[in-house]
Amino acid sequence: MGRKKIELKTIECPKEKSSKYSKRKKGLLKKAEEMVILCYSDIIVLVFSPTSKPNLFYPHSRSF
Amino acid sequence: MGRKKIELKTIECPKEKSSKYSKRKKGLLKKAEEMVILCYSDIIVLVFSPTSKPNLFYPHSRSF
DNA sequence: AATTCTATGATTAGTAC
DNA sequence: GGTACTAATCATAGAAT
Repeated sequence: MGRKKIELKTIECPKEKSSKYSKRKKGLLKKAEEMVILCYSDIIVLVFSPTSKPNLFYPHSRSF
Repeated sequence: MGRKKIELKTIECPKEKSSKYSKRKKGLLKKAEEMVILCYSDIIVLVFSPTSKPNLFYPHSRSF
């Protein structure tokens, strides 16, 4: 999706893996937020970092 | 992202909303799967349909 | 209500800072 | 660690089925 097509396999290089993780987490959460707004869907996304502490994204379009 | 740029607000037309929900759910889960593989990240995505029953996506790259 | 097609808008790989 | 650039790949809006 960028300069090159990448193979769908675990990135071994830690630096590269962190960088991709960070960018893709941002992208994933943006998509989730868009769905919440556009489709009035409730979504919960839990993303556990491969290297550090977990990140929680917990939006809701209506109260529980 | 398609033929036209769309405004980020709740889609009122039920037909249109279902169509977008279905497509975007698929896209969101694909992104999550890619992250699981590429970044060795554990991800849980819960998507609650605005109109029907909930959908669960629960992949994991290592055992809990 | 889910799927296909495809033009076009969105994401991101590689790089640099 | 994080952001910024941008070429190239990817996702999807609208329409049709």
